[in-house]
Amino acid sequence: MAKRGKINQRQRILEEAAKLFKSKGFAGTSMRDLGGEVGMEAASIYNHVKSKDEILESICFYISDTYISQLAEVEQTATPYREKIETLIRQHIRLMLEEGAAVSVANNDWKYLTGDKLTAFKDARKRYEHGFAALIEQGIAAGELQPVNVSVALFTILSAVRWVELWYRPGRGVSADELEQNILTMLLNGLAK
Amino acid sequence: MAKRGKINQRQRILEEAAKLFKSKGFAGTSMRDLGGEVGMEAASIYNHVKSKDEILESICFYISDTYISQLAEVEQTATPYREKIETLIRQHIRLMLEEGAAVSVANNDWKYLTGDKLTAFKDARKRYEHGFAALIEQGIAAGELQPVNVSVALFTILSAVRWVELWYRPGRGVSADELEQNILTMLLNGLAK
DNA sequence: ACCATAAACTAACGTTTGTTAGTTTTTATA
DNA sequence: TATAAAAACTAACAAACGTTAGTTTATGGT
Repeated sequence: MAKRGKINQRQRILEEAAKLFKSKGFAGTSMRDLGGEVGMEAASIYNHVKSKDEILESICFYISDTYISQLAEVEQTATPYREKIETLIRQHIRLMLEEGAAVSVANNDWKYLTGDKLTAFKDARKRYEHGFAALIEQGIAAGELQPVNVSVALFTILSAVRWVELWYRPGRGVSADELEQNILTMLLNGLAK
Repeated sequence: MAKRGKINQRQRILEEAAKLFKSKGFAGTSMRDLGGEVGMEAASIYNHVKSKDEILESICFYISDTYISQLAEVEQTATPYREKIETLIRQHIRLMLEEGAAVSVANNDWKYLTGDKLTAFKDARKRYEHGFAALIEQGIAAGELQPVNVSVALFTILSAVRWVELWYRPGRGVSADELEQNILTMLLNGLAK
């Protein structure tokens, strides 16, 4: 019984799929494309994976699970709200740098999920957004944050960090730490002097 | 000769295509889907449009042309840099509200462009980004803006406004003016107190 | 060495894809 | 009302799609 090879190959398939989905989209990527990247025939992929849809599901829920558990952790920590939000922003940026392709898929290709999975993913996202929004709201109520519209603040933050993955290339001018620091400055202190 | 109907139908096709591309992606939308939405057979669409690719091109370049000319206008106006940037942000938000589907396509599906068109689109985008970045840089040099990393500032702004289109629904809590004002507050003054 | 299983292969399936050809209907004008 | 162009239609195409079936090769434990 050689089971160890199987999970490694499955992992490799998921990783290559994430890269392809990111650059060509889920619908624009064929199983033959994926096979070519992994180094096997399209049909052989089915030894490791149930379907093309299952690949997408694995990628999307891996990311949403990560976000949800990061949020839960921050919620339980006893720190000022401003610090909680700073931590969440940092975690977003880091996940983006570490799992860029998967995050991109979860952000852009989740719409190709179907049935229960689509519902579950949307629910997870809503749960995350509500939790994050609650922290901002409490931060404003506590006087730690500006009394800006909560939804606008939430989505400005989520949007601003989300695109790191699209344009940031490490080693080219800005280091990861500088990136974090600059984004935090922008979001927390603003561009104006 | 009935020429008036033709351009109207073409416009309708482009608009419905933008909506479909936004929700299902370019590769995930078939000409039969589009025909269904417009109210004709897929084959009939070709009386108004050269190909599926041409539809995508029309949408993408309509948006990029708009951005480019808005930037040119702002560059020529004699106002403080902070105000120029504020204007550009406002224009982004407004275009997003007026042409949400098309903007979404230009943001997400441009990667399905091919050959010259792909090159031209990327060039236009780069030109816009460079122009915007230059304004930020000059604003910092003039002491009107915080000395933040220019790329980070630029992409934080572009990202933050870009997603308005994904989550903002007019008439639901936040008005368009409030939206503009809140985003400007976030980006220029920051969330922290 | 043998055997069971995992994991690759080839070949093919039914469907859907973008697009073309040829034909009929609609429409505006003279 | 006759006519010509515009714009719809039906039918079909070759290619590409996700997936299945059946077969062969590789691998690890006894």
